[in-house]
Amino acid sequence: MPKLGMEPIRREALVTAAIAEIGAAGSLDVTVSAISKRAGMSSALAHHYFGNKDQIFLAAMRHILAGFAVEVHSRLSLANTPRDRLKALVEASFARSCFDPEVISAWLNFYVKAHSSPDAMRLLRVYQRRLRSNLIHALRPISRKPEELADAIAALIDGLYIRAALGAPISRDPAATILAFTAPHLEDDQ
Amino acid sequence: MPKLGMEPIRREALVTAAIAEIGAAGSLDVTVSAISKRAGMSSALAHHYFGNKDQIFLAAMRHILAGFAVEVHSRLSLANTPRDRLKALVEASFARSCFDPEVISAWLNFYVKAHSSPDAMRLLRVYQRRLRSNLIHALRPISRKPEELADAIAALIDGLYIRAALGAPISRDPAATILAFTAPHLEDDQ
Amino acid sequence: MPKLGMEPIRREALVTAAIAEIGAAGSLDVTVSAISKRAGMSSALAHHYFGNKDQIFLAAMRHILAGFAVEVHSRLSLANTPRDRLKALVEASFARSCFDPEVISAWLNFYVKAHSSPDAMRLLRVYQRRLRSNLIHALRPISRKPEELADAIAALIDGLYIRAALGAPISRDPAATILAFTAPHLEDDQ
Amino acid sequence: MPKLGMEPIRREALVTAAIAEIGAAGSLDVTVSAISKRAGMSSALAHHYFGNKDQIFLAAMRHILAGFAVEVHSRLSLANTPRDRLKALVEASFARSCFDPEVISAWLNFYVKAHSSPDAMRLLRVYQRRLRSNLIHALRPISRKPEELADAIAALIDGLYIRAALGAPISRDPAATILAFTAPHLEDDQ
DNA sequence: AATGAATGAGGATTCATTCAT
DNA sequence: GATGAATGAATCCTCATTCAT
Repeated sequence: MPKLGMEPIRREALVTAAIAEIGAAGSLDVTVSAISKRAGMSSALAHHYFGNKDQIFLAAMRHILAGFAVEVHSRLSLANTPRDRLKALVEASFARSCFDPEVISAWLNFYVKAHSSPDAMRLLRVYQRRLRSNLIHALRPISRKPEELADAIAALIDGLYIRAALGAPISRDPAATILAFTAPHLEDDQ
Repeated sequence: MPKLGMEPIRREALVTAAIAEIGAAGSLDVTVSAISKRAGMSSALAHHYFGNKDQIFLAAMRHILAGFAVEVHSRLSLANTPRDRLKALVEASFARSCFDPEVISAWLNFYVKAHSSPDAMRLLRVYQRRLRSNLIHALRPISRKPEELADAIAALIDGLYIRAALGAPISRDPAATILAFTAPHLEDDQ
Repeated sequence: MPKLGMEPIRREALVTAAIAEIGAAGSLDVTVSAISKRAGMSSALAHHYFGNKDQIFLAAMRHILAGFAVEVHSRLSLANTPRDRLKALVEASFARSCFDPEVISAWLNFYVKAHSSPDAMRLLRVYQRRLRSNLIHALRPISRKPEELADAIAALIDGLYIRAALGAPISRDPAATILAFTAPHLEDDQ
Repeated sequence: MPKLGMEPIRREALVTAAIAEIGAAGSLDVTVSAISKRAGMSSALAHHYFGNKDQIFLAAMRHILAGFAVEVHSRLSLANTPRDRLKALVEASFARSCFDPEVISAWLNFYVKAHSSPDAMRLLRVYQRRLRSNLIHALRPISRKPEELADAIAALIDGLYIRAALGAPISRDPAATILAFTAPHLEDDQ
């Protein structure tokens, strides 16, 4: 067995396991033991590396946020027009990786967790601010009220997310819904 | 004094207390004892009336749903045109009673709870179906794709709800946002 | 099984059990479970009544202090001269009840506990102040430096206590030792 | 650099750290990790050198006892009369080094620890016997009951120690208190 | 109808200790 | 010699739930 540099490996394993466990339970009512077991270690080790349960959750949330950021930037880097940028942002929000039931469940739960945990809230705000500023940046050339439109789109994203998470029957692809719904509010860019 | 007819009073008190407690905690991590104490009775009595904790939560959810239904129907009964009906539905979703921080927080939590509780899910579906059919009914005369539009509007409602629950700074009245956003998708009714 | 007024009975049982357990272990490293088991109840009930482990310890300390106060006052009430009062105080400190190995062990441990627990310290100060003022009151008519003498006697009491607790071979009755040792410092009272 | 001869250095560091840690905590509830960290090494190494936690404590106790022995003998070697020897013994007990709050706290804790640990008890007995025989030796020429007087003085030392450890307000120098208190019991030596 | 009494089960967290390198 | 890695065992505490009265 290896002896050095285990920390990042263990942390990664725990974060992954935490997300999986949350996904499986559908809630944050998950024990450190269950997470640790799934990650192949004792719960004592989990505490050794993360200090406490909340830190595991926060790390998991950061992990998901980072995954989302990757989706966003990889798509954004290919977009040249404001419309493309908007499309990139919306589609990133419904990318496979974000739409993975496991992730969507964790995401949803963190959302609520933010309501009672300042740390979680802080992370959530980061996501919200980033999405908002990305949206506004994309919308500015093609909308007269980019802020308001951005807020509506962000709300639409969140709303469709939840519906997906809760398995509501969806008439069509969420991204398409958003884009179609947004279209009339856009002007021509030049 | 006769103790007859205490049951509905006790149940009501517990349901109200549960919502308050959830609102205060910002999560469903609320003890039956705390709820009972707030409702002015022993936890044993709470169990006597509800059987178990989940049933208290479900009753609370039903209570909120019922409150919402009242908002909807009282407004709907005053609406004569499709546009008015749409407005009524949207505004009901952000009525004072639904927008009460306490209620909005409980609502959000129940939402997520549905992900792990079939009973909660069942209740949620009722709400979703009812809202959807109300929206479609209102939209049919003024939209060519009433289903899709209804889904978008419902998602917008949920999304704005969440943002409100999480205390996101809101640029303007959510109902107005939705209506403005929806307007371009409506045709003239005749 | 009875159903009402259990609280004082349970508390008493727990306090007694705690003292016994501490006595048996010779230290405060005693589990709530062990105490509860000895007291014939679940640890959950112990927590229900005391809130936490420290409160059990404090209650036990209070119990011992109260027992000591009884020893003191019963003897004091029979004493008529300053010398008798002094004798009463010293003998109370080495009364059977205080000298019970179980009690002496608990006492000793609380002593040390006071060093790290403000609450325990507070209790200890009460005992110290009370003993000191009793001694000074008794000594004033028969000593020119009652405070200093009181402090010395108090120290002697504590020191002999510890030696007894630690099973040091004792040449004679501690109370007699103290009185003999103190005698030359006393003047005649009139 | 050769790592030879590290053992005594490490042990010394651990013992010192243990005393400091116990002093800071005011109790023996100190973790091996904390001690090791303070001593600048891993807890694994601490175990390597000492086997287990108790051995660290015992070594610390031995260290303190040795320090005390040094105080005693350095003073004793300068004393020529019985009275001087007595003074030397008493003053050694309240020497700077023994009166250091850190040491006094550790000392007190070890004292009580002896009640539940045979090994600690053994060490304590050594100290007690040594002190007793030293006192008796000093007192024999100037007291008719050297044993009894020695016991009283030893008890006084312990008692004043405890009071100091517990931060009781001390009216005057403990050594002076003891000597003044003892004086009337001494005869002239010839 | 109502409650104090009571508990079993579980969960987070800590820590001394061991081991492979 | 030295340490990061790892864990089993314990402990405090919480809480939903049951029961006798």
